Amino acid sequence: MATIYDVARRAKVSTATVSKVLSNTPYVSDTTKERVLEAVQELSYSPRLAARSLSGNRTFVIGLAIPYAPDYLFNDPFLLQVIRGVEEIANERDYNLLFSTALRSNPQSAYNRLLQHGYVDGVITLETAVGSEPSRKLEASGIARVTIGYPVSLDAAPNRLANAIHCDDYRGALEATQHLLALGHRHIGLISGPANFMMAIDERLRGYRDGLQAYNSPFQPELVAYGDFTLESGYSAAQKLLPLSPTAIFSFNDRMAMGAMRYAREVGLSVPDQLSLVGFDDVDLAKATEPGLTTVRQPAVNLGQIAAQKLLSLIAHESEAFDEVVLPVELIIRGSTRSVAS
Amino acid sequence: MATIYDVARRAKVSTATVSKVLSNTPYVSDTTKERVLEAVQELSYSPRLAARSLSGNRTFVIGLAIPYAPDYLFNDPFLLQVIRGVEEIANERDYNLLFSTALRSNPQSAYNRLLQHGYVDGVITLETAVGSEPSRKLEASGIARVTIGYPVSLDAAPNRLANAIHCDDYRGALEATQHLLALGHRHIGLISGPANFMMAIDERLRGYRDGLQAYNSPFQPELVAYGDFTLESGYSAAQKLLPLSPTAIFSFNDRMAMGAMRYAREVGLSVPDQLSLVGFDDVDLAKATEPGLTTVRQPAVNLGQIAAQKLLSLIAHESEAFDEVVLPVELIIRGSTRSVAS
DNA sequence: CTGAAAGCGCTTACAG
DNA sequence: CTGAAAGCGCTTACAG
Repeated sequence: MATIYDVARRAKVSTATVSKVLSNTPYVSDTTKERVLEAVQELSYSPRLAARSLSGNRTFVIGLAIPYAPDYLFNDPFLLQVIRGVEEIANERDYNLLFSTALRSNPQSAYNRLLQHGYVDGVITLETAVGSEPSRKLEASGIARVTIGYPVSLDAAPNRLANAIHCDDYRGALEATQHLLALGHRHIGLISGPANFMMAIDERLRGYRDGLQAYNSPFQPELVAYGDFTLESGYSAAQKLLPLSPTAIFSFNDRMAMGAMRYAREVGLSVPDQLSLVGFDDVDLAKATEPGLTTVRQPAVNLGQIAAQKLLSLIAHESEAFDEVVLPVELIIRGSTRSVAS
Repeated sequence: MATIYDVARRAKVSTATVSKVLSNTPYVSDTTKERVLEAVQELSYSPRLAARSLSGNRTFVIGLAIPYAPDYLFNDPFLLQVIRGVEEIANERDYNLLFSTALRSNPQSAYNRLLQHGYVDGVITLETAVGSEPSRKLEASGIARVTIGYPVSLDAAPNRLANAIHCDDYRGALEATQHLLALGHRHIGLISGPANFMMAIDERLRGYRDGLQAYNSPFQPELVAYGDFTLESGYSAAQKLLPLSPTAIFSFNDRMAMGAMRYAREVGLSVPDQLSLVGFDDVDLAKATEPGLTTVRQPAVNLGQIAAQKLLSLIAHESEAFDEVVLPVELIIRGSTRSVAS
């Protein structure tokens, strides 16, 4: 593989000049520029990024730190669409994505491995469990960072800007709940995500409660079941909830809603005639079930795209740090909800 | 961030010694080793990979070159499970994955971008379209490489070993076809992938034809429709095939089979009573449809794992280049197939 | 067993 | 506008 020396020799200039031409520095005469570019062509030269990186320049790599184990990640359609958005932007801008998932036993390992490399221009992180502080090291490293999730207050740096991007979980849950209430439902079961896991879950819970309150409908803790976002956990949650005879169930993601739908069907409950069902995310399959799933659409791809765009402009110093960006959600009404049987 | 000089100073040794300790070279006295390790701890030092890379050592990064655009990739459950397998192994061995997808207009871009970096210990590629030679540059670079797919004969290096890993597509298609034939079906529609796209498709076609032949059932070209592996294309293919009154359809992946199932249902054909359906892959959802989908299971995760393992041992010079590894497939019989209505 | 020195391939002040 | 030289942080013969 050709090096910058080969190019310099061929173009009869110094390596410094080659470097300048390649980085588009002004003040290089057109004729030498031309000669250099020609040599670059002929040798099909491209600079080794490791060398660039070492001498303090960009690496054209952004890290993606994912505090989940691969088997979890690759079965979560929502997260995958977020990552797709990131990859789309990276791809367009000729950046590569350095992927770092976590060991099952240690969510933080995703961050640590990435940092060790010291080889990325910036990092996109997914928010980790409430209360943990994965980014302390990251913060200390001073590397550009954007989080997909909610701002976390860091003891170490209470005033720093979080660069956080997330959807309007509160409003999504509020609207979903009010949709059911407007249909006359008063016994609304809830399938939540793990307690104390992520801010998004807390926000959705808040939306659910505020929705009930707006209709003067009491919050009933026994109507809340906790899943882990898998279809199976939605199935189990439905097993717990249905004996309490809710007329509707609101689930914090679509997969769990589908699990609940399956269980309902197995015990002979018709959706939506005897049970209304609302999900969250609007994954691809939500419109493929029978009936289609009413759900709160999150702009997943867009979330990833915006995170990547923000990160790239932070890296390029084209924009300033920010605290948070909130993306709107949208209630998508399909066949799985209907007014309560009278 | 601490450098090797900081560590050397603190441990009162040379940087050479630090380097040796860190790379586990023998012939370092236990006491200095201990002192160095201590300093490493105290400074929480980790070597910058860019520097390592430059001085000719490992980068602990493997490249994953995917000749598809992100929107395609992230909607293909089979490919995602393959990648999951790769990531699992990488993760375990403390390797990172450098992701490179293609621009829509140019599948090769995935390879080129990766190569430019010159920053990976090895590359895993997905087989590209039959006839194209994406790996010429890669081959020239001499970098370790494993392909998920079939060996492609390279004009440039006709005798090189391909390091290719794939499933036994021929046998899978053969068994699927014979399963239908054994159930009495004689009009078996086929939903293929794009023609001249990948060896796997050719092999499955061969399996289908040989299956028919074994039952003295003629191959009828008009019963073959071509899709692009999306559910929608399976739906369209069924639109074309059903007017020809096949009693069964064999689809080259599960998503297209599900599309066909949807169309069949829309036109009032019951599966499996009036139409038997067989897929390929056994994605997660194949068991979730109603009825469950009979399909040819490919060990997707395993495919990725083995590719990663092979690559890592090639990198470590623990094993030799190979031509191909073929993984067995398994016919999974569920509710979507039944003997032909008499 | 340990260390001085060269080298990996770039970029960036700095001088001209 | 151009180039000589130092430096980025490591590793690896080589000498001791």
